[in-house]
Amino acid sequence: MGRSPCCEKVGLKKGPWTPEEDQKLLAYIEKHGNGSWRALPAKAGLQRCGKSCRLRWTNYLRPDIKRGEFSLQEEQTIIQLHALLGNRWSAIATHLPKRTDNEIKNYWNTHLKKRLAKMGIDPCTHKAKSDTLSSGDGHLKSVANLSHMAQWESARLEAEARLARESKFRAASNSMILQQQQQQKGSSSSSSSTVPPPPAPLTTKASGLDILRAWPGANQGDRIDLESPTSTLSFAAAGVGFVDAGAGAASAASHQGGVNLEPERAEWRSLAKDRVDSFTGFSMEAAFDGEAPWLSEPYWGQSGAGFTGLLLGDSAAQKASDCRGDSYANGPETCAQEEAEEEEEEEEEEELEGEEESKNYWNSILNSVNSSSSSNSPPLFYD
DNA sequence: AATAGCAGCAACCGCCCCCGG
DNA sequence: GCCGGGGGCGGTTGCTGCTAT
Repeated sequence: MGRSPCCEKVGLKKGPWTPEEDQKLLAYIEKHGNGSWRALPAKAGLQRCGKSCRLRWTNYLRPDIKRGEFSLQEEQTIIQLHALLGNRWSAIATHLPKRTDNEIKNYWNTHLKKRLAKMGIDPCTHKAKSDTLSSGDGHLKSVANLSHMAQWESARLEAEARLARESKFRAASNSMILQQQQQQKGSSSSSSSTVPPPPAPLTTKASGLDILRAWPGANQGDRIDLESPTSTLSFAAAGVGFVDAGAGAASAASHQGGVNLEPERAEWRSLAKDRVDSFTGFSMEAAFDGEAPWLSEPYWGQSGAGFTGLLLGDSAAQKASDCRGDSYANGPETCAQEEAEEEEEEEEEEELEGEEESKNYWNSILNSVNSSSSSNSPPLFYD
């Protein structure tokens, strides 16, 4: 026998919710809060299954839900997190404030998945479809390493998502306390400022998710060990990463005023050479010794490059890939002719480009997760 | 104008995990 | 340690509105 249904199905209404039902549910939750979903419908006077009520609330009625078009940033985040996490929509949703897992899932299935497929990228593996046909070589080995990293990162993200939820809870508690303090102040003073009180003074310890930037045991000054059971990661509080491609390069340029990072990279490199992650088996040495060249200089500063960049409609890049240079201005026919002439050459290049794009893609994923975790998501670690 | 096909999205279903007894 | 209930999650369905023929 299977599980008993979550509620008596007989006599319960199904299908779209009416405004009246929404009103009832909202009114009840406003008054009593949510939770105890099984008992809620009866108490709220609804002929609905508790599960249905919960779904309606979490996916539609909740006041902190952002509806409507997804921004480019959100799209990018979804694609990149999906590459790391797969169809774990709730985990992805924790990195997209105000979006529900259901909405993200729908958006993926109806828009992003198709767009990826159109571009010849397997939406499951996030690899160019031709990649799956390639035989074992150095590149494949590198991809395998990255997949390993992705798995590890995935596990860690999950843990961090949990922390994020806890942090949210704490933040809520803190702001409630602040509000109370504010009210007390307000009652004792005549101040009628409309400016809301600042958020609770939570200190962000570290916000990066850079698996590459962080390596245990590296004596880098202000390092913070996360002491996570699933992670021995530590972060450079100063924010200088050794392979923080894109974001790191950008921040290095903008925040450090072009400071030469080479000594630190060298230090990292020498440290990494000695290390093989006992947990994942991922070899840093392999990553550095020419097997993962995208970790080296030419690939730095290419955040958003690769498939994701193309996917998100970088029109300049699109034009360039559709038809290069002057021929674009000369009209589609000339363009097509020249394209045909270049076809052979392009085919040869394609393989190499595919490899580079793949590398850039994964680099971009890791970077985006880093940046999104610091900009779009709630802070992950508090004091 | 009618209708078939398609896309988007809200909602349902069933499995799984967590937690308390 | 086991069991059952509650809730969460991901996959799927089906309704609705839009577009093409």
